[in-house]
Amino acid sequence: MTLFAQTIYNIVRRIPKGQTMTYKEVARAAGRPKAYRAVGNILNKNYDPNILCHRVIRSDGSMGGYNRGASTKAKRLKEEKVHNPT
DNA sequence: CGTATGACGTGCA
DNA sequence: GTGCACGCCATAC
Repeated sequence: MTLFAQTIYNIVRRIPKGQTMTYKEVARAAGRPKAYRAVGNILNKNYDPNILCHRVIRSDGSMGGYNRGASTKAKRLKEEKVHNPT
């Protein structure tokens, strides 16, 4: 566990329900606005269900991937926020 | 220390 | 609008 990862998890857990953050936003909040690659990398390696990693999506509005499966992420987003993904 | 990988982002065809 | 290629940062080997 590195400081970077801890920061990422900390920020992601702070994401309120009904809201989503892009990897870029999280990376920026972590202090590395250009480290969105690493952000995704860390979240990918992270399998802690306590982390609201499903609230983190891509800048395009795509959900990207998910450690439990993109389907789960999509469903969770639908129940939490995304009722109608444009 | 150097190389390879990845839940990404942006640019071009 | 979709698909391909390049660049970015951090982690793992």
